[in-house]
Amino acid sequence: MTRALQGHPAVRDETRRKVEAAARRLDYRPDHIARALVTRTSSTVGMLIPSSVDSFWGEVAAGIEEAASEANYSVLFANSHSQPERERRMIEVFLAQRVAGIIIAGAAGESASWFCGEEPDVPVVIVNWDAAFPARFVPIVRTGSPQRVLKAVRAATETDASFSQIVFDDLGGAQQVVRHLVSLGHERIAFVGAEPIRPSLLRVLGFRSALLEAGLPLGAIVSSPRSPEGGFQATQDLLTSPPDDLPTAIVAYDDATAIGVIRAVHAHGIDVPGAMSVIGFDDIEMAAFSEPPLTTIRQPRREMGRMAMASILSSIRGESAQRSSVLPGELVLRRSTGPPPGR
Amino acid sequence: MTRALQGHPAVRDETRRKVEAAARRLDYRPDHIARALVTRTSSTVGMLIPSSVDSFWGEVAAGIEEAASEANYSVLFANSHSQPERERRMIEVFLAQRVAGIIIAGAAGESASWFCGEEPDVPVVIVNWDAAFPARFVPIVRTGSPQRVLKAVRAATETDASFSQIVFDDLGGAQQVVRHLVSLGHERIAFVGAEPIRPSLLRVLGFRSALLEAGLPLGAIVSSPRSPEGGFQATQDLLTSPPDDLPTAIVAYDDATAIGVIRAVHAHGIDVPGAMSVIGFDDIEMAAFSEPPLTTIRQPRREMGRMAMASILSSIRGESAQRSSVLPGELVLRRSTGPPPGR
DNA sequence: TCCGGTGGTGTAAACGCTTGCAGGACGCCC
DNA sequence: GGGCGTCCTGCAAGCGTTTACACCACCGGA
Repeated sequence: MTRALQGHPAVRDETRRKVEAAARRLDYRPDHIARALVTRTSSTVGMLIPSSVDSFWGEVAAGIEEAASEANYSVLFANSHSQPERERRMIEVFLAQRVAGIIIAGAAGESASWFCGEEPDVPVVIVNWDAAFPARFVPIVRTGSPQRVLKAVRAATETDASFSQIVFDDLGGAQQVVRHLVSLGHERIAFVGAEPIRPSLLRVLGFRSALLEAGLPLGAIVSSPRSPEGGFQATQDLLTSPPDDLPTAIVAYDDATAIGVIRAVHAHGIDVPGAMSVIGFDDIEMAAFSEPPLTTIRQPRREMGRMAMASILSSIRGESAQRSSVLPGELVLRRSTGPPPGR
Repeated sequence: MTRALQGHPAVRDETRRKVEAAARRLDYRPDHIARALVTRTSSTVGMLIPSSVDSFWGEVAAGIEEAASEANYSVLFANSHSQPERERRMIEVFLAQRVAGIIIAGAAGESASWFCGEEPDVPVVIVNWDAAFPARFVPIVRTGSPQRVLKAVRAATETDASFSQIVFDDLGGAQQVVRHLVSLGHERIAFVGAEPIRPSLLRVLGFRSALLEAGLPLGAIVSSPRSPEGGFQATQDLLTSPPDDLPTAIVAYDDATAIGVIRAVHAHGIDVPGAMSVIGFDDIEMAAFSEPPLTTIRQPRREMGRMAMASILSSIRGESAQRSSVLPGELVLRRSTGPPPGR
């Protein structure tokens, strides 16, 4: 009987119709739970994001949910708050729920095996690996040979065969940003918001390499938490340099930091972008509404979510999907960048 | 054997320990699916929000997830995009997943029976009912007797016995807002962003009643979509009034609209708050970062999420929970409001 | 006429758990 | 020492599906 409802080929039309009529009459709803029990896999995926309050992750989540919904999958959701222990715990819960796959966004765990012990029995995909590094990494990234640093960062977030990664091209994004500033004529460029997490290290690295490529000296690299307050404080410090050493442009780790940077620059009576260009990263919602609106690099957030879900689905179907995608950003020109003063 | 792991009272400690050891050795993970099949209820709730990209709903979701996680519940998540049909479809999916309860945030459906046919077999709670009304409601709200309007709005989103509601006190919030402006000395106050949805109608009503209470004439009430663009356009129109009729303060439907309002006011060369006060609603993240930072009414978003989950849990436990909570907002004073010019 | 094949339908086992019940071990009282 | 109550443990049914397989009717070819 139940065959009739699933569109099994070997069921006469007449029978199917009768069954369907009866089903409707009793308003029968097939039980996903029972089905999952016998098929030993559910049509549910687990989604872990750092914080649903953050519209960045909210949009990644929206991409995941869209793609899942189109494929008739449901998504279980939890916030990790970027805490590796919480990540592990929620993954445990997902596994007990017999999810068909797990998407870890903004992964804070240190390595593949961190998440699921040895070999996870479901496909796992990571969207933007934000793993923390020991703080001693920051100075190394500032001074070490780029090749060595890159190798270290990559190695530390290496994915084993059972994992996929959908990550943003932090390194390339930072290069785009610097090239944009260089093309405007800037020669003294600082970086604000270095932190010992993977994307920050890669952005610093991209910053350095693009400067090198342009034949410009390495500007200041200031560490700070990634928040408006962090950017504000760090920039206050930066602006105490003697006037001749002051940069004419500041690359912020992300848009939130950039907003703090602009506030601090304004607080010193310096015009943006007249006397100081500021550029962000991510293109969060607020970027378009800051004063002045922020030039930034847009991450294809929704697309990243969709790709993550697509990767899960193809793993489920047994196609061994592309292990790792690095998505390029897009420079969004707004009004926080311009030529340096005196050009 | 399985009793040992659940902490059944009638199990000797020694036995329990042996069982636990064995469980650990085989890394046994109890299967939620099988358990759900036999107990006929899962430890999963369905959560429907309009959009996870919106940090407002993101925070409601965070509150729900927190409370769920503390109670060892998982949450299935979907975006409704404020489309009633999608709401209904996702609820259907949740029901097939045998969720223990459903939380509908920003409900767009028209009535209780919209969601689940007659009698849902699981507890349902609504967080902020944003149901749309026929457009003809807007003029009625502007001119009808307040009591009659209020009754109509309430009746239209009445909850039947099987539903709970956790809603923000839109009416009271609007009154607070107006009282604040009146206390600053404003006498000509306009409202921008009226729309035929429940919270907007209630805010307009609160606006009117507080004006009445203060013995002030009813200011302009301008309709517009709730977005910066909507607020911008509507305010452009508003500012074409003859100078004597211009308001000295504008109450926006929400913060997003308020940001557009400020932009338009600035575009007319009018200072905020020097020559025009602007006040928003909701206290979204951007409110603190607008220029000038926005005075607004904060909704206790996270708390609303937690309460929704708590309501589900108490329904599950059979305690017939409080049917409906109306949560008050909190006035957040920032720098977009001040005394009217000439005071 | 009989037999093999085919297309449709009924049946039962299994998925991993919960739970009620039978029953074993043991100590205590009479 | 036997009966009985008290603890604890083992057993088996059943939750609502899927799926493999048995089976039946029917048709066409030998």
